[in-house]
Amino acid sequence: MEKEETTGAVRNREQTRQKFLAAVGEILTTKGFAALKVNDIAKVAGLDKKLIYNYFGGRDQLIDEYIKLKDFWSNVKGEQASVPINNGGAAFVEEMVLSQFDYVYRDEAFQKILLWSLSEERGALKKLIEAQEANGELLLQGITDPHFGERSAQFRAAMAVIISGTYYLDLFSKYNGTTFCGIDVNDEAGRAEIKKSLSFLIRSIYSHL
Amino acid sequence: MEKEETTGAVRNREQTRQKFLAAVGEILTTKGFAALKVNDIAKVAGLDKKLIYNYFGGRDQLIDEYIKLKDFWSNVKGEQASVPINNGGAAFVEEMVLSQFDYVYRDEAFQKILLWSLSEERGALKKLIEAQEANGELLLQGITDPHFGERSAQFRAAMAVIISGTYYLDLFSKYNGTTFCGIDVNDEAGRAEIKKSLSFLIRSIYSHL
DNA sequence: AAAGTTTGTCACCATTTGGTGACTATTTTG
DNA sequence: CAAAATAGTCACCAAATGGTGACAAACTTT
Repeated sequence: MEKEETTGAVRNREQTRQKFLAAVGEILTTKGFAALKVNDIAKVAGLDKKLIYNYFGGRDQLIDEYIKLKDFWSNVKGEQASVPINNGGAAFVEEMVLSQFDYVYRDEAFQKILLWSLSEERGALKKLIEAQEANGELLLQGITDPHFGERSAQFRAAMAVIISGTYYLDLFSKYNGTTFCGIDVNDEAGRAEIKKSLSFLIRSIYSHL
Repeated sequence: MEKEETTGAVRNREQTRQKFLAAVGEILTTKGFAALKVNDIAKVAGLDKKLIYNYFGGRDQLIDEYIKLKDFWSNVKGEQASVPINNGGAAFVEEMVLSQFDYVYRDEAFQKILLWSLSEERGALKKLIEAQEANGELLLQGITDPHFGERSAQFRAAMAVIISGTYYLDLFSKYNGTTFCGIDVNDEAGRAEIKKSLSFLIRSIYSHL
């Protein structure tokens, strides 16, 4: 009955589960969430689709487990603070936004998740976003709210616009667009221009809000 | 051979074409572009799918024709300038961005098109976006570039961030999220906060860039 | 090694989807 | 009105898709 956990056997439940989860990740990054069909997932995993039903209950549960498993924001949030947090976190916020802009530009999986979350309702995505919100609250409540006091909602709203903007521009750059307001989002010079503007906007908030 | 154009006949090519185009619009707004299947389009149009092939050549050409047909930006751009254009268009730009933020929030079709353009490559969407870019160039080259001179690229990049931000927040509000940076994007108070920030950011650009 | 349990394979089914050929009905033209 | 052209219907096909029951293979336990 009870099976050895760390067996290198050919037939291994846990290993098989991982293969399916990996297949979901691969398809998601290469083709997007719309391409997550049972048959294809099984094909990519090199296993029989029946096992998806045996082990996860179905396609949806498998996908939900994948989403829960991956800590999508872990790489993007840049909590490692290479800059001292003072002055209401001005330099820190600036650095975080700039690095997010480039990080999201490069990470296909993250883009697909962002896009997915804009495209359809799904419990697992909702939870993911809530978790990230909760995480952001730490920074906001701990550092920026005290600094901006009664204007903290103003600060938050401005940050919402700026961060959203970086997300959108990164997504925009992938398929049908490359220039936005005449700025080439896929060009190093254009991206540098955007980064300069991000810095300017954030500094403006800190100095003039 | 040649048929009367304005006939009220039961069997009418042009009328039937319009029904299909309307069906595409309805499905797009209610279910999104992924739900645009030939069978469903025909069902909604109340006609036989064979006619889609006869009249348009296929699903894709029908969809492309729909996209070309609708002037998606016509309502959003707000070119009607209810504010005098002076001071580099400061007041005009501010009003335009604020009204876009609300307009996109309400227009399901526009949201779906935006989302679609972020989701997959498609010639018709690319053209649509190019057309809108060309349109924006008029404002940029005619009014803001002269005002900002050598800093015009900076201005454009900042506007790209701000406009993108409004788009993203509007899309974000629909399915899995409602608060971004702690601001409720579906709440009047939250949206007011965002508008205040949009105004602040644009004014900052005009006064401090 | 036999029995029991878990893991995996395979053939099969139902539904959905995109697509078409052959036909009928209507309208237009001579 | 008859012939020709156009509009529309319908049955049908092939491929893709989601899902499952019956069985075989491997592993564990006794």
